Amino acid sequence: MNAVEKVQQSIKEALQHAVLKAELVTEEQLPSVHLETPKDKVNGDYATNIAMQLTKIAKKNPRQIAEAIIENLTMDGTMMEKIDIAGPGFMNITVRKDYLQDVVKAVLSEKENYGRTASGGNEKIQVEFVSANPTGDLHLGHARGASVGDSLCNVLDFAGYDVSREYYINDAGNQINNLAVSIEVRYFEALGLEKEMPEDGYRGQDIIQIGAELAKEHGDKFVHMSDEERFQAFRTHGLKVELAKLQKDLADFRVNFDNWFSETSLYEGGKIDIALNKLRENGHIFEEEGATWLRSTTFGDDKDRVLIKSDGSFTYLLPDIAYHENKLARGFDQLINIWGADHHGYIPRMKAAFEALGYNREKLEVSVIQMVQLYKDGEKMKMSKRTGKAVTMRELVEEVGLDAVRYFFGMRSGDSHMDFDLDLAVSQSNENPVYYAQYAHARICSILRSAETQGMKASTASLDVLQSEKELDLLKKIGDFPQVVADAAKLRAPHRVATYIQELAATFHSFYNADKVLNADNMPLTEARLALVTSARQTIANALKLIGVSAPEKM
RNA sequence: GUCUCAGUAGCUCAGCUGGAUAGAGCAACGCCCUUCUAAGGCGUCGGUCGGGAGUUCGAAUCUCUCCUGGGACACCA
Repeated sequence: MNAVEKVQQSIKEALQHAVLKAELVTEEQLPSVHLETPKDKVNGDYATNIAMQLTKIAKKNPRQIAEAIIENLTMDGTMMEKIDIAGPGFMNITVRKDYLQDVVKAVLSEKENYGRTASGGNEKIQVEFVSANPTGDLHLGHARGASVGDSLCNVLDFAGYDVSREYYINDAGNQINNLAVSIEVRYFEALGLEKEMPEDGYRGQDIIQIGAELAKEHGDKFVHMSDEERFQAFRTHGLKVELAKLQKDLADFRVNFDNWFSETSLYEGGKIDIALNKLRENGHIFEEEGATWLRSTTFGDDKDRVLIKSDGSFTYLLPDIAYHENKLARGFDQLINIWGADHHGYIPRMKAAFEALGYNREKLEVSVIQMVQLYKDGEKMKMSKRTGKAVTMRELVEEVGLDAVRYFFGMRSGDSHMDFDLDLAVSQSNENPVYYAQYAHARICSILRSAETQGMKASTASLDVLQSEKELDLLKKIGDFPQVVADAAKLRAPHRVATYIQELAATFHSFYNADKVLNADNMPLTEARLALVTSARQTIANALKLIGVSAPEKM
């Protein structure tokens, strides 16, 4: 338990004791005490609405309740300094500031692990994200999904969950056949031969490149093969190339997966039959018009779904069900899928299938990432994957810079539609929010370099000299970090970390302008402040890392 | 048409597990560099939280309804 938690815990317990001692409610009726940080500092360090919560049970007005609580409150043994009643019945609590010194010590000793907590209880949780078909370049939407998914995993890990990151490779369906055919067309074209691109062919630049490379390397070797042989060769080759590219692009995007799960492996391992049999045993399968159906309407889906088509092939859904069955078989307590908004309608049937397999649907969480709309020169950029005109993730990173892209996506909640202003992201100016946080980090590094040349060193020997308003604000903000991470993990809202970064940087910048760190005439203060800014630097770096943004030492 | 996500300051968005006068960044305007990085700070301006009704001591937050926008509604994946 960190310094901040200890303080909060002691306050909560003291308040609960007081409530019981005042005989307002019985022990069973006692609600959990909720502490919040008032927006305005004049209202103290913490506020609680416990008195208002108790109005219904205690049948008294909130101010009377608050008075009764305070009469029975023992502040000894807590960090409470002052408590008073405000407004409709809030109780504002001011705490002694010396606990904040422990924050600095904690950061300095925990270093890159500052902010880690055990709040997740080591729950085994799997996050599946991106999972784009290996048939073309990753585009803007995937970049958002990758950013949010990766940040979420980082946050979960920091908050004490046992996280596994997984990418599901759809390497078995029709789209791979289309890939093979599309490559074939481009290959023929590269050799100067005509071949018509099918309606649903892939028209991306990457496919043209693959065709050209094949022609360059192998000449017309494939032209003379049988159609089937050529098709299989291109299918295998295309998959290999596309997959390698996906892996490289994501690694370059600072996104790494623990497991790349192949759809084909489900077929090979007989896992599809396992799932199908389970559904059948549970009585949720029926045959109609030559097809095999899942009666998903039993579990709230709009209509029943085909699993095996009348031609004997599987729909996308069946292997996907088998995949999820397999995930649980691997022992995860909780599954999180991050899907694009275009798959939104798919959720009810997947959840229905989940229940049909006999699992609690709550075990599967689906986070939907809304669409990204790219703006340039104030205008919407139109894109289409089919025509190959989509802006790829790689192009975006090249143009905007990796940090800015990660920051832009990381700072926004995934369930909100998003306008990505290219000009703003590209701009190397204070208009770009990514620099604000990075600048705070670089500034501190600059102070530390300067301190070193002057032979000054951080010390925790006299932290009690940190008493100014800005110093205390900064200490408090740094102390909030572990709780911010824990909340972000619990709410699956990694963007909260980005919001926090912005606040922390602002608090630092404000401090920086008010209090000079290096002062040869006051070494105890200088040493304490060096310890303070070192803690701030570490916290900013840790937080930035969670959202995949670098913390530069110079800018 | 059905389902779903959203609608908060001029712009982009936080806040949504109900709490005090609704926040940030950018834009606009005014100050602050002989001092550790001015990509910074301080201040001003700016909001019927899409409209309406309801629940509540209390609603941006919960419920209903309407309006507007995105997305999804295959024996495609």
